[in-house]
Amino acid sequence: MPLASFGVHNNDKLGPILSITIRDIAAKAGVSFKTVSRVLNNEASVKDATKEKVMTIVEELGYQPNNAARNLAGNHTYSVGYIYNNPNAYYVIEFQEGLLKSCHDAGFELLIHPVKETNEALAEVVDKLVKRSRIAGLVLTPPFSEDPATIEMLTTRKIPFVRVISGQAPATVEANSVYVDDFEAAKEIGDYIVSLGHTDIAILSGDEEHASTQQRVSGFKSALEPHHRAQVLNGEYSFESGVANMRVLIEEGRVPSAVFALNDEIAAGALFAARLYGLQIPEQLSIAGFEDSPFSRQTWPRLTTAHQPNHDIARSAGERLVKLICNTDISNTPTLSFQPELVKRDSTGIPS
Amino acid sequence: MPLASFGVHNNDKLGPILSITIRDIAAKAGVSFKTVSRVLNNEASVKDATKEKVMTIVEELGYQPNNAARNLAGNHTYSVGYIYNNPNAYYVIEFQEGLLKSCHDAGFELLIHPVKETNEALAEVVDKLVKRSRIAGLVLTPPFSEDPATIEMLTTRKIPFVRVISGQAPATVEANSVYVDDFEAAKEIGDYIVSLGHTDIAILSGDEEHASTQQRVSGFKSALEPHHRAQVLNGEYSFESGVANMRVLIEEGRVPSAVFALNDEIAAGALFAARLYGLQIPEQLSIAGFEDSPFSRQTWPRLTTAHQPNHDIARSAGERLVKLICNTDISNTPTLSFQPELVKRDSTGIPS
DNA sequence: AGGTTAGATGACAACGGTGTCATTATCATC
DNA sequence: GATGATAATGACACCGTTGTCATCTAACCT
Repeated sequence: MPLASFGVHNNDKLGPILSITIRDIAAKAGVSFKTVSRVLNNEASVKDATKEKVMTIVEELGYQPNNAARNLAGNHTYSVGYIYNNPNAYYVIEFQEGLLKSCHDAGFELLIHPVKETNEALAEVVDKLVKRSRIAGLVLTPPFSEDPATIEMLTTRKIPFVRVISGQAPATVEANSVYVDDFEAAKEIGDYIVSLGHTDIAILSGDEEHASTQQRVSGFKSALEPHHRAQVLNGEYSFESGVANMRVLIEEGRVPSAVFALNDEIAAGALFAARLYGLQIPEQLSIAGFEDSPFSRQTWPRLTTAHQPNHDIARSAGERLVKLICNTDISNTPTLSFQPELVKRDSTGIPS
Repeated sequence: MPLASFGVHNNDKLGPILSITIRDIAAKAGVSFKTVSRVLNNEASVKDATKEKVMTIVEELGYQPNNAARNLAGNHTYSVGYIYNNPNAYYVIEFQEGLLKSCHDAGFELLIHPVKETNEALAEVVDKLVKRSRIAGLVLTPPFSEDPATIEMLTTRKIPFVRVISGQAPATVEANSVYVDDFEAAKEIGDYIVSLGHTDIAILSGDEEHASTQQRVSGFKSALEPHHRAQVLNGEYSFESGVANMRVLIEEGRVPSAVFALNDEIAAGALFAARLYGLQIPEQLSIAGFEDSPFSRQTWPRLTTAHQPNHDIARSAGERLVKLICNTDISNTPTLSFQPELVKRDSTGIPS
C-alpha cells in the first residue's frame, strides 16, 4: 500500500515545537549546513554574499540556535553560573538582572546558584555545576569572590571566572576582576558627616572577614580628623546586629552624635534601637547606611547612604566573563572600577 | 617514530574537565551503556542486581549526567523556566530558592526570566525561551499566572505550566495550579483586628487587577460586623502608595483606628506617613500588613502581618511541574493549597 | 603556463545521551 | 524437553550543532 494513501501526516502527534535547524536554513540558502554554522558563529572566511544570504533566511524563519546541541558539540558551553550566598535579596535580584542582560545579549544562559554552605563545601558545588550543566564560567560576588581557596580551585581547574571585589582597582590590570571602590565611597560619607559638624562618631561594623568591611571602615576613618572620636563596634551585616550594637551604645551611655552603619540593614537596626529608646533622628543622632537598598527609602526617616550601581556592576562582570570565555583578548582593556555614590537623605543632620 | 617516544601525554592540554560518561560506567560494570541509561532513568525491566551494580559505580565515580546531551537526545528537556515581574525582591528570591530545590532534586535546571514588558509581549518572550533553551515547562506567579492570554497561549502550544494562584482551591481538581488562600488569611487578620476592638477601619488596597487584591479585601471584610466602618482606598503594591493613601486619610480627617494594608510595603508606607504626622503606632493607629517580608520585622514598630510560605509554595509548584513534564499521573493528586499565617507583632494594638 | 597560497566551502565524525528495535536469558506451561 | 511469553539486555541510529580535515576555487607569483 503506497504511503500516500495514509493521507495527511498528523502533525499534532509530533510534539509541541518543530524547531528550525541549520539544515533547514542551509537547504533554503543552497549551501551546506556547515556554512550556516560558520555564519552564525561569525567565523572567518565566509564570503560576504553568502553571509548575507544566510542571515536573511535566518531572520525570515526566526531561527533560534539549540543551546543543548551547541553545548554538546562544542567543547565549551553557552551557560554561565552565578554563585552567591548574599542574604540581601535586593542586591541579588539587581545583580541577576544585570547578568541576565549581558548573558542573553551574548547568547548565553544564566544558571543561578544560591549556596547556603560554607566556603569549604563550595568546591564540590562548583564541581557538580560544571559537570552537570557544562558551565562555561562563573561570576562570583563577595564573600566567595574573596575566598582564596575558591579562587585557587577555579584557577587550577581552568574555569574562567570574574570576581566582583571590594576595593580600589590596582595599577596592574586584572582582566577578571571588577572593582567596587567602597573605600572612596565610605570616605565620601565620612566627609559629609564631618562637614555636618560631627566629631563623636560610632562605626557599626559588619562581618570582619568581608573585604568590604575593612574598606568601608578605613575609608570612613580616612575622612576623620585626629581629634575626632570614632568607636568601632564589631558585628555582622544584619538588622539584628544594628539593633544590638546601638543598644550597647545607648545602655553604656556612649551614644555618639553620628553613626556610620556599614550597610543599610545595620542602619535600619540602629534606627530601630534608637527609636526604641526614644532618640530623635536626626536631631539627637545622625545615622548613615551603605548600599541604597530600596528599604533605605522606606525607613523613617529615610536613610542617608551610598548608592551601589549593582545592575551595571553585574552587567560589566557578565560582559567580562563572556569575553574571557570566548578568548577575546582583554589583556589591555582598562581595569573596571565602580564607585558608589553618596545619597543624602533625612537620617543625617547637624548635631545639636 | 613511535608515539610512545613522546612520553607522557600532556593532560593539561585536554581542557579543564574530563567528564565521566555512561560509557565509562558501562565499561566498569560490564554492561552496555544503554543499560546504564536505563538504570539512571529508572526504567522498568532492569534486574535489581544490575541496578545496584551500576548505581554503586555511579556513586563511586561521582557521575553527573550531561544535561546538554539529555536535552538533545530526548525530545523533552531538563530545563524549566520561571517567568516573573514581581517587584518584590524577597518574594522572588524565596521563590527561586524553592524552585531550585525541586528542580535540582529532579535533575532539572532552572532558567529565570524577569520580564519588564507587559503581558502582551509575553508570548514572544516565551517563544524565544522555548525555542532557544528548549524549556520543558514554566512556572508562573501573579500577575502572569492570572493573564488569560498567557494561559491560552501556553495551552494551545502545549507547553506544560504550573500557576500560583491567589484564591481558595476549587472543588474540581486543577492539577496544574497551586493555590494560596489569601481570602482566609485576610479574614484571620480581620478577625484579629476586630477582636482588638477596632470598628473604624481603612483598607489600603493594591493594584486592582491582581486577583490577590480582590481576595484580600473581601477576606478581610468578611470578618467585619455590619456596623463597622471600612473605607477602601485604591492604590498599588508600593511603599509610595501607602504613603499617599495614608496621607489622604490624615489630611481629610478620616483617620481610622486601624489600617489593613494589602502588603507590607504599603503598610510600611502607611507607617511612614503616620509618623510624619506624629501619630503614635499602635496607640493612635494600628497597622497590619501582608506577606511577612523581612523588612516587616525591621520597621518600627514591627508589623503585624500574614506569613506566606513562599519557599514551600515554590517547591510544590516546581514538583508539580516536574510531574506534569514527566507525564506522571497526577490527576487524582489532591489540589494544593497554602494558607498564609497570621503573625502578631507590635504595629497593632487596642484602640484608645 | 605551472605551481603555490590562501579563501571559501563541503563531507563527515563526534559530543553524550535517548529511542527503537532486535536479540538473548528466564521461566512457567503443556 | 520443546514452546511461547516475558523480562533483561544490547546494537545502533539519531538529536542539532561544532571540530577536523579534505576539497575546490580564485588569485598571485615566477
